[in-house]
Amino acid sequence: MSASAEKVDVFQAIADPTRREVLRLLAEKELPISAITSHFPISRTAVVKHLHILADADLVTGHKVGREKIYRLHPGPLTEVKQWLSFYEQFWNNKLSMLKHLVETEGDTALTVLRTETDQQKK
Amino acid sequence: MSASAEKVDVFQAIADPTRREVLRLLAEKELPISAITSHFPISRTAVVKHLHILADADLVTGHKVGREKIYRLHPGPLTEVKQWLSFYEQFWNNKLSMLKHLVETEGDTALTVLRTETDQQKK
DNA sequence: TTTACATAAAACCAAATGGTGTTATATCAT
DNA sequence: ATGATATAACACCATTTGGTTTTATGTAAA
Repeated sequence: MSASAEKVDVFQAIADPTRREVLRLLAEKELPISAITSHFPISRTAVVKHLHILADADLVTGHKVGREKIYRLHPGPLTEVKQWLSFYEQFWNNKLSMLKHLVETEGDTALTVLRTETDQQKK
Repeated sequence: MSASAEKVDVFQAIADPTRREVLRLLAEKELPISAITSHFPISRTAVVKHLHILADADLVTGHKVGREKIYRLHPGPLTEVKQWLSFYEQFWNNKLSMLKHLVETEGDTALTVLRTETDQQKK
């Protein structure tokens, strides 16, 4: 985990449920480590490690005020996830683009897929 | 990794770069395991493990055709990620909502944050 | 019916992950 | 100065992860 030059992948950073919960907390307002820790059943040391990972992914920033270290949400890197997701949106936005995609690439299975989707809707 | 009832979290499933690349490949067209493997420098066994994780997250489905097992993209669960992301979009869509958020929660730091953002833009 | 092909299943391994407890250092309040 | 508070820095640990190799099984083709 080390200092602050480790460069953690944002996808990896948000993979852990505890870290996602930390982000949600910091979305409400910035908080010192101890306040964050109080929301979890794990040790402060463990929370600090999660914070370091989030900081290495540039999803949070921390600044010291007196003896406290205050962490704040820095959501910028989440745009990378959004961009990644946007590529897959064509597959669920409507069945027409799904059909178009299938016809273009694997035409012979398009009907099978469409039938499956229809059955799921009926259920 | 086991059979098929393990229920893997979609955030965890997409955390691995290899698995994201598998999804991208399957977005083009469905493929048998051997064809997927040929795109990676790792063994077929390793690819199969990634496929099992993706299948446990319901992001791909596999069906046998003769002696081949064909995998197909099943992007539905990605909506969960999209939903999760939508909560954070308010923070980067425009500075006004960012400022609004800060004023509502931690008013005294809003100016500092805005100044930081402006500096980054200048660079 | 051999032979080759494609996948499946299992045993094993090193490194990363998520957690712990202990010890040290800086700051605030008395 | 003293004691309490908040974080930092380590050392350590069990489990998971991402990979390997080996062995077995089913299917296609000669």
